[in-house]
Amino acid sequence: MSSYKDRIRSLYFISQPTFWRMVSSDQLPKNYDFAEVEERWRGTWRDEDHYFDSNSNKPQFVIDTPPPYPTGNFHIGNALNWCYIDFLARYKRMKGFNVMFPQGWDCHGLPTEVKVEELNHITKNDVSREEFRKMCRELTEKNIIQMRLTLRKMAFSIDWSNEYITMMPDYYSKTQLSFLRMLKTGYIYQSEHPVNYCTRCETAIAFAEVAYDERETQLNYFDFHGIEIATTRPELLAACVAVAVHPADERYHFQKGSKLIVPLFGHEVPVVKDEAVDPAFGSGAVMICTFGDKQDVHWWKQHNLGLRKAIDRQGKMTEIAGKYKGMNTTECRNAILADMRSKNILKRQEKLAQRVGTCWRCKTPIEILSERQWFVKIKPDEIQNAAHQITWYPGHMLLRMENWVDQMEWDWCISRQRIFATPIPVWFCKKCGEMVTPADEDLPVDPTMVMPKYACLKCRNREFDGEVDVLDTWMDSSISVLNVTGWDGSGTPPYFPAQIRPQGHDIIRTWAFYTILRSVALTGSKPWEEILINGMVLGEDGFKMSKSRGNIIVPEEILQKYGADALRQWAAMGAATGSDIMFNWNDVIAASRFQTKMWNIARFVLIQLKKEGFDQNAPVTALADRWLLVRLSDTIQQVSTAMECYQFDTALKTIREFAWDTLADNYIELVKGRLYAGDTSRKSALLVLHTAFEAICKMLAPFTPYFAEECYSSLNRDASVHRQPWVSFTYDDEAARIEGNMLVQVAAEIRKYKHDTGRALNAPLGKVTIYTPHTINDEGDTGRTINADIHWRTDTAKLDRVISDIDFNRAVVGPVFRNRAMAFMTAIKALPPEQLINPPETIILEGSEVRIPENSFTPKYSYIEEGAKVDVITIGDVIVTIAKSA
RNA sequence: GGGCUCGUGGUCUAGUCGGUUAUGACGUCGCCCUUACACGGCGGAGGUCGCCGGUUCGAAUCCGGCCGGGCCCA
Repeated sequence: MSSYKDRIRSLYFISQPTFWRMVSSDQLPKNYDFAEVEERWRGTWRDEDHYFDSNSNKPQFVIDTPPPYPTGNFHIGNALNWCYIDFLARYKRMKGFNVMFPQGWDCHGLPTEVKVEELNHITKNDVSREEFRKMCRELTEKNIIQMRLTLRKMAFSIDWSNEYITMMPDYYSKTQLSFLRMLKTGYIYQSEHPVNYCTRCETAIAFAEVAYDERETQLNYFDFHGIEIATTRPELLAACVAVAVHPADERYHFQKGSKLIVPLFGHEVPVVKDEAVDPAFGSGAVMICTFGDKQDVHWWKQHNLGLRKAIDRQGKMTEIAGKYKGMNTTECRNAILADMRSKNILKRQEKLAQRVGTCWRCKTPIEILSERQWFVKIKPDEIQNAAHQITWYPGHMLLRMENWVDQMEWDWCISRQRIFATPIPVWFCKKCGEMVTPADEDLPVDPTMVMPKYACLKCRNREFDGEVDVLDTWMDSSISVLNVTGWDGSGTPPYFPAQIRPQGHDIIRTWAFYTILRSVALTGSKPWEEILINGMVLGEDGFKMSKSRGNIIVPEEILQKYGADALRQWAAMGAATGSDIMFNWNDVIAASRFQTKMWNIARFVLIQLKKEGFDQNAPVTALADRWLLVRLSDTIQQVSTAMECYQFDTALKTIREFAWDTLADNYIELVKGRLYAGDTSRKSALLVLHTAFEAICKMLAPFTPYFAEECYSSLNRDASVHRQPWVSFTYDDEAARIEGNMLVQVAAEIRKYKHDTGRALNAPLGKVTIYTPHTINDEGDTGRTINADIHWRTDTAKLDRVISDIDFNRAVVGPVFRNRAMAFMTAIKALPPEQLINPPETIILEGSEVRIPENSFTPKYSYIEEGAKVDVITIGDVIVTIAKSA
């Protein structure tokens, strides 16, 4: 079933290569080969062009970029984030800023430790701390190398001279220095305090690392010395330190100082009254244990209760659990329930849906243990204050920060009982316990490997225990901004604060929060002037990408199929800045089609320019030419405005519309006849084509760096678009805007007329007369584009016209007449035709005389043909008559 | 339970400090290979802008309530 179309197409493709070689040696290739182009430019561009210049007197634009975790795979969420960063870095460079786009790597942490254990079939305790660290470092280095390749393919204009790696000595010595500074100023302290603890990872974790999981559990009712208690955690009975009831609960009449005996264990605990007890839950009496949950900690503090540690760091029952000692919590729970049953004190059990805090990494339910840990003081007012001095994009993301800060209850626990992390740089005197810290110039130190250079200041002893705890990785990454702005521990760094922080909304409560906290603590100032939040990337099915759903898309796959520029366009256009964005192959395909279209525009422009170069000073005379310059000027304004407030979707959309609709479909269609014909005004069109095309290249440069470079270099052989200033072209010609719009509309209406009357678009049309209010000089464009014999006239068409309807300008009528607007419109409609054409000054409305506001309505005409000899099209006040062919 | 956010043709999406005919893409249907492009051009069909109520001359847009999704937190 080979149709005519198919046959033509196959012929076309067979003949194409030969045809090509013959005529096109100095022309652009017919197809845009993204793979070839992207690889070629990648090999040509130099890293030095993106270096931050510390000697420059341009205004600085320092970007506090997110250091990714070096997993080895740069995922699509990273890609979105980095695209935003690169759009603004490239834009700001073109705008004349001295831009710093550093690349960091946030190396430390549990995932790498776990991976190393897995790969080497060991556990961290099988080798020395130093050996284990080395294995982690080597794996991380390998992963970084891998990820750098993807970053380069995506054409991110990274300043590689400002790369930082948090596990390297020059970085983590800064982390240690920042620790010592905050220790000195009292922001950091050591204390025994309840902390979230993962017994599988054997480390304390911060609230930000606690995830919540929906689980089903048993609510157990048992007899507690005569009163009924409901608990989900009977294994904590040994840790029971009080029983609490609501003060207004009629069921319980305890005197002040009443005590109860804990079943099975026999220790005595007080009864306390507290408003926070929910009388409707369970039996209305609740046991307080150290610690079942956050509420227990609350009560424990408030009522000054004793401490009973029943669970140790490995999640095993301790000494005070008596015969249950050494069991894990589940074994203990079962054993205690069995014992309760046999003693007949277990009354009943109910199923209960519960949200349980888990370790974000391994999903093990967290325990709250009281431990000696290191903490950073959280001062909510300071943080709120700094957060409010930062401009948030989009604005509502500030609320997330406010809410998070408002509900902070505990200080930030920064110590971890792990290995691959920044060591806490302190020692303790073996004799008197005094804490000793290293001198600044001795950093970095690993206190488990080296000893202080001095004797204990207090007791002159020379033997010390090095701190074995290490720092939370957020302690590393929360000074990223201090690092890139040149902090050396002494006051405010030279480039501080940074201009912008780009990051995802998922880490507002961690990275953004901790960074603000640390900047305020160490410099007294906000860390950045602006923060730009990007959304999460969802799978094509609208769900979060996950292995189990099988909806993961990796950037490498897109790069390979459609190239970096198409992926970057998807990132810009997929959604408004800050919104979550669904991955969509269609958008990537549409992006690559846009490149094809632009490529063909480039070929057209080049072919025309090659015929006879263009004259930079040619007078722009023809209406279509002036019109395009007006539209270009508008486009540049709109795109620039969008870029200034990081609305990348609006910016790229505006560029695409201008290139595709305005330039290709309207303008080129109008002027190609003039270009082919070689009219005198050909030079005018060439100059306009050149101007518009060059401007599009520049505007596309931040979004599609490879493609823009390829196009631009076809115009200017030895120049890079990435070293050009941003477009600043303006052109003001109101008459050209209005008349040009009319011209385009007339051409469109005539095309539609041909379509409706069953003609081919290039079919000749005979005599067409266009009646306009003003004289139009279109240099013959309209006639050629629609293939007709066009006559422009300014006199009145000899047609019978009748008013068919009235267009009201509601923006005028509404405010003037308010609730009488409807009555006004009815009254106008009732006027006789001659008064609609020449309206009176006033009209009678509900008995009173009112002025008719200017521009409040326009009559709509329809025309009666003169002896059926012409077809008539009306466009506003323009009338087009088309002679009917015999 | 609280906070934030979203709900627009089959799908995704723009517009959201009120104003005439609601944007674009993909898909779909029809016509057309015209010296840049069929990876194209032109045209069409397809929407009670989640539901209900209110404010207003006028509501996708503002207000209230409800329903449903997502994120964050208890």
